[in-house]
Amino acid sequence: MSSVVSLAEISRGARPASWLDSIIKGDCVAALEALPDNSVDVVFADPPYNLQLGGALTRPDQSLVDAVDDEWDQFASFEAYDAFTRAWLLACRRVLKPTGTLWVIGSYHNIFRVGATLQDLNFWILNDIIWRKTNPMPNFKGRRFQNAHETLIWASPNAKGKGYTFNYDALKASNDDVQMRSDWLFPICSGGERLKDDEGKKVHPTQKPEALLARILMASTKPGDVVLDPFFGSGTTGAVAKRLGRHFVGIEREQSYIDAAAERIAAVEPLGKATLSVMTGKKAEPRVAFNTLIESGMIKPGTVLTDAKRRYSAIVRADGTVASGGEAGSIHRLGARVQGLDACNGWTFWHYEDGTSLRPIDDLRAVIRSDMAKLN
Amino acid sequence: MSSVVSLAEISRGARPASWLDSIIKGDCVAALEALPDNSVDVVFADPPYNLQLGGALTRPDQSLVDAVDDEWDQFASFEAYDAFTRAWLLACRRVLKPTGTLWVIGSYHNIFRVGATLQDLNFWILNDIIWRKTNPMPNFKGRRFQNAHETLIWASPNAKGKGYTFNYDALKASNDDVQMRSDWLFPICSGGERLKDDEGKKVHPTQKPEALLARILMASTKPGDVVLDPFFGSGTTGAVAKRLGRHFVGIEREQSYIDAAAERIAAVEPLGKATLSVMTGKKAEPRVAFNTLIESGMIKPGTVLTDAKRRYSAIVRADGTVASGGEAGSIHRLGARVQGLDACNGWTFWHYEDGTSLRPIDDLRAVIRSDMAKLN
DNA sequence: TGGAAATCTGAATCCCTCA
DNA sequence: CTGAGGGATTCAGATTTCC
Repeated sequence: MSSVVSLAEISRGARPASWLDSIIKGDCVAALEALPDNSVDVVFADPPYNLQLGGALTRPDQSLVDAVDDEWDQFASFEAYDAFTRAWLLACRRVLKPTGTLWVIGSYHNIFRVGATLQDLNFWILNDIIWRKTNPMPNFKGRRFQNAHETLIWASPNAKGKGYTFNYDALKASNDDVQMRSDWLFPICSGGERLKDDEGKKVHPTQKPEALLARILMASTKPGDVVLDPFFGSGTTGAVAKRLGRHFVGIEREQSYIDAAAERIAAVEPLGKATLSVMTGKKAEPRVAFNTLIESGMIKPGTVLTDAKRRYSAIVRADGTVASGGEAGSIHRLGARVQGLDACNGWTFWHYEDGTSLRPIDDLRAVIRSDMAKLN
Repeated sequence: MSSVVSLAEISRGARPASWLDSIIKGDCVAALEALPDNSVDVVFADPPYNLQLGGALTRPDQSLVDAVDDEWDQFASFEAYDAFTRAWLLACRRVLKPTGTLWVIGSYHNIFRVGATLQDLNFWILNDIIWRKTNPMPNFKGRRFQNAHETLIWASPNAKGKGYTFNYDALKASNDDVQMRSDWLFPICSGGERLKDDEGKKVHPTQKPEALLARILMASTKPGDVVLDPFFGSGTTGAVAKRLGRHFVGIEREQSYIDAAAERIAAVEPLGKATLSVMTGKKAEPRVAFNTLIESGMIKPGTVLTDAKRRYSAIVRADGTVASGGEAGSIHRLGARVQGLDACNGWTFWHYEDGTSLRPIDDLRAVIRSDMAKLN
């Protein structure tokens, strides 16, 4: 499934097969230039936080350093790091679909700069997520708190941040039916999962655990989506994407990492289709108009609906609206109106008499939906 | 113990008694100008978060969320916020002893900008600390992860970050003899601790829990140290400092906050040494999600679960839900569904094949729990 | 009066489709 | 592009109300 291609083999607009599920060797920003606009659903980035980067150093803002000019070098390297961050973030945004999202992971050494740059570039932060490590390295000198977490930022590439994929219902169902929080607990990558070379030395210094990537991809992608990792490293993103039925694109400069990642990904067995389907909630169900209940004869015009406590009532009219005390409108509008609220879900608010009991009209919608499902 | 002084009463070099253990009314930067150089051991700052909220937010029951829309949280732009941040940080650094440290708390709305500014100004970050909330506000619309934490940055005012106070051994001893991690678990401030006015309305929209301040001061100050809070608000810093035998200086613009804080602090009884471990108590048994079993590799997607008598079966999906005969959901919902019941404990209902025997998945949860017990 | 049930609330950048 | 409208969406804990 995975292959390594050089930059020369890729030109903008090439058919997807040439770069999908492959590792592109080269510098991150340059390699991204070769990918088409709006071609990626999610970016996961684990950028370096080494501040000794190459490239031009821009002049620092004197107002910021003021009394402290013996730290020039360090300040200058922050500037360089920021320029580097801007460059790869902008390159990622071009290839990212407007409805896509971007993840970045970092530690306190770099994540504040990355987050501020994201905001400067008009990305819209959706969450910051804390990866709590079950087994972090201790602080040996006893001069600080044990650094037991890393921070991820999840952001939309545009200011409003609408329309992105978030598998809320599946996450909630997998989490004992309570919504997933912003603090996640995982072990660091070690043991059999950690890639080692022939001499038993670790292949990559900061290999991320597959469980972390799995939650990220399960949360923010659908099967068949394209996931880009501009700092591919040992290929955790690719391995998890392949296993979960997502496409990947990796960018990496170091040949040794590419070799290890390609071998690793080749050994991954994708999960079957049945295991990959994502649980969805009511939002994904087909829309049923209230009128359908009337047309199907389930509710007859003239029927009186009430709320669960019979405080309010309304009469069903032949045109699919309901009326109460001179007011008329949709089940939602009238439900809101009688309660003096801005909004109301008429399906769960209004009830009908079913022999002895009072039942929400939503039960009737469920019957319609179940009938519709049999037709497919 | 506490008193309110105006700016005019304070001149640089005044003897400590004039401003120690008092609340200075005024703008934070201007007020700081009046304090002597190198006079403060620790700064705790809870600056405006610049939330940038949109329209009104309602809960599913249509009730209105009481948003933080105060005038003091509004900034025209990120640039304006950054300039504000630089100004108060520089003012704090002047009054801070070189061996002192500074704490800032924030959320993803502002903390990245604050962190980057700290670095730009040559502060040295010692740790970032995560305050995990036991009872955060949910995400009502199901469009994001529940925002369940806030971030603190702990920094030294100079590049090397040497000589600061860190009560490592005391923290370790209070933490079951393991070193204190960078993720802390506390409830939000509510109940009797939350200051209310005569009408029962909260005095301040973002009052911080005393337990949080207690850990901060126990970690980074010694008895008799001076703690400065440039955004004093309802005076949590002052109350905790007084209780723990530290001096405080608060700066606050709003008279209503000053009045409430002064009254609050006056009522505080300084503690003897013994009582503090109460504040750092641990929480009960942690919740374990079914997803954790998948993410940890104990249960693989595609695994078939059955009930104890093998009458029902379900397949585990990669999203952490289980599916059976076209139905899918959490282990609890599907367990209820297949039995035709309203509710079901999926942990004890569903079983997996363990070699020759059938064992409840609850056994696996027990293993996870014993691993997690070390973490709180 | 006691226990159960209902209500209230917290630093929140909180919808999506179609005309 | 905007505007209208359907209709989906919450966790823990304290407090108040009800029976």
